[in-house]
Amino acid sequence: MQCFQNGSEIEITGVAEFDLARTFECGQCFRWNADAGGAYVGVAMGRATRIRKDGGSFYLVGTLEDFEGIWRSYFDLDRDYKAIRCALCIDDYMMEAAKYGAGIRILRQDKWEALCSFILSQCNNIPRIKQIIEMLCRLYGEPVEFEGLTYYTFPSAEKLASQSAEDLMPLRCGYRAPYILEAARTVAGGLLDLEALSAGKAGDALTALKELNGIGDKVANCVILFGLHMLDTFPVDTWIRKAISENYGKSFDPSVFGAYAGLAQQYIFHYARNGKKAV
DNA sequence: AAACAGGCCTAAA
DNA sequence: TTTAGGCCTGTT
Repeated sequence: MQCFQNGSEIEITGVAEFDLARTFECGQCFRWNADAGGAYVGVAMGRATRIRKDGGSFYLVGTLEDFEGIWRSYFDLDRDYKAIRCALCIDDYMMEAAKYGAGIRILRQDKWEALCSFILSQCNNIPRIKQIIEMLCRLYGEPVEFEGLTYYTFPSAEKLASQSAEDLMPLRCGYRAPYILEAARTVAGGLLDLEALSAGKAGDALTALKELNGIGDKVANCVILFGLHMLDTFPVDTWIRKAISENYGKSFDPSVFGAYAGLAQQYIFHYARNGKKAV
């Protein structure tokens, strides 16, 4: 991979296995949106940016400093996804799913944002999750100007912790409101240290996260995979449960996918939702 | 109109 | 240890 300033953009060359649409729309993140030209505009890590692909290069709006300090890690650009994808093709079904999802990368998202977002995701569809999160950011995030428009960062746990249940009414997020308030107050108060969890074991993180009201196995594992970036974690939701039972039966152990079970999960999820049905 | 959405919690077998 | 119902809200 090589990168260099090219006008207002950073041009990135030599990156394989990076499909913008699949990566942003496979359900792991909620704040990236396609424009008419196929570029994606998003807000993450306190920054707004645009990324597009043209020819063999990617072009990201921003400084070289931000690219090296934030985006290179955020897009997980130093990992060999092609090799991982090939290793995950352990049978016919996985060959189909991985082929269909080739180019998905697991983003290294902000931990608190992942925690809050996946609490809001429960029993909700993606358009509404995105709508709720945008409202949350507009109300309590910090404004950032980008290309003449105002965007809003994801609010800090501290900022959210100082709100009341009534303050969250405009979100229309229903019974999830007290869940995100409790999470915000626990994180802001230092009782849940997401940085420390990311340095420990996934099992310990699971236990700690599930102590919060409104967080069960599914949400906790999504936080561990997408927020703590522990790529061997395999969240099981209704889509995954259905796909697994149809293709592998009841006694299935995701550890067969090894250290990158989380990427296998994304391939299966994306394929089950958008691709064909079971073989 | 009733059922369902990328769950979770509680109560009851 | 497993199962059923309820939960906010919005869409089909």
